[in-house]
Amino acid sequence: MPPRSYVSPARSAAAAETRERVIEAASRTLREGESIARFSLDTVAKAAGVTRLTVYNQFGSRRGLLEAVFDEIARHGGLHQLADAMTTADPRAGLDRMVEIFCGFWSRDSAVGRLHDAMATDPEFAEAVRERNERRRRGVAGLVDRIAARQASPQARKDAVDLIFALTSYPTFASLSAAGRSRDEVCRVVQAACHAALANLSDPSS
Amino acid sequence: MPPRSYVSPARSAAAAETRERVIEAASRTLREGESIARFSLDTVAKAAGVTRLTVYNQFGSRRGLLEAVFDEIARHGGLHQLADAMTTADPRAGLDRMVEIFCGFWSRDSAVGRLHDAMATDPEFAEAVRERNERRRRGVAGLVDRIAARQASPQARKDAVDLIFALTSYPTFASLSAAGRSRDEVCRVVQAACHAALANLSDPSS
DNA sequence: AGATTGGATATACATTATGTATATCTAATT
DNA sequence: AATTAGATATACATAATGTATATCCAATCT
Repeated sequence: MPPRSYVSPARSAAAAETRERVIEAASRTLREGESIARFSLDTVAKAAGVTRLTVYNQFGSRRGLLEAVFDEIARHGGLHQLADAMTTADPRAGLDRMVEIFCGFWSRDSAVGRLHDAMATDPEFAEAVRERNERRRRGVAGLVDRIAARQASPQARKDAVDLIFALTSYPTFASLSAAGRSRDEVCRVVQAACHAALANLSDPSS
Repeated sequence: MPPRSYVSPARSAAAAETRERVIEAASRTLREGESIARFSLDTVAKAAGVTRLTVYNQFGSRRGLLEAVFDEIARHGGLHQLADAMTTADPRAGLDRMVEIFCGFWSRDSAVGRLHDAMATDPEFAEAVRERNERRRRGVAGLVDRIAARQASPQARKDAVDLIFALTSYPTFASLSAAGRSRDEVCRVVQAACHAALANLSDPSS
């Protein structure tokens, strides 16, 4: 007797809905909690009105849930605008725009900060986030290449790319924010630092 | 019958020695472990050849142990050279020296990276580390003030201080290191970025 | 020398998390 | 009406932090 499996529109729709509800509850818990330490699947399940086992059914593990939350935030975080920034005629303007987009991304949902905290305790989750960040690095590299053309050594270009990558990272954003700046003020400071990094590119005086 | 308490040189010396041994075992465990997730008091106690309860006797809690390890690393990390850097005649040279000192500090013992990871799960430990970092911020502020004198607005100076503070932080060092740089190469990149931040100070063109 | 004390140990227990296993329930499909 | 997917209920294994209590031993005090 072969198992007669089937796909059910209603079932999978309902499952997708509970999935959404769990993700929503998880990001809310991350947002409202003081620390990632308090983030337990028990709390999330209760907040979502489901059982802890349902969370495991949907996401497999704590890590799976965190990745799903990260992807959900990324989906609604305005990162789709990056394509525009990358193809801007003036690559310097494109970089400014990129900084703006990422400042918006890091500040939009405070759960991203907690997700970065989760990287500390879960190496595989950290790796997953790092892979997603590589997109940013490639974006920076593309713009720097367009800006620098061949008027700078490969090493100088790599320095600029890695420095700008660090400047547009979440830790830098968090550090500048903690010093009492609004999103726009942080954006301005980071943009200026990126300009300086590009200036050093053509004039590596020191 | 009043309790006749006493102080014992031999006893406290032995206690101090076990304390040292536990701290050593803890930093070794942090250094060798892949992630802070694996760092348990059980492991440390075994590595030190004592009982887990002894760790609690000496440090009170996991957090207490982590703070003790951090302070121990700071003591042997070369930060005492900061006083020299601060009082260097040329404040720009002093800042270069400061960057050098911190690159040395962040790279000397890989346990510091794990300790920064621990900040994510223990808010009070994070606060303790942040307080210790404030010394770095004050150092930067002092040097920037000497460099800028009154040729720049307070806001521009604050921007420079906060940016240099972020540039000399552990996350920035780790990011640039992960891109495949030696300690000295990271140092060079960070120094150049700091120079640029100072240049923006007197010429806030963008 | 004998009583006492500080530090380490032994053992036990409470609590909280993650993750797995098994059986059951219910509503959607065949 | 039988079956199936997704959710639940219950139970269990494991590991970690932290607390409580009693004991042991060597260093001190009288």
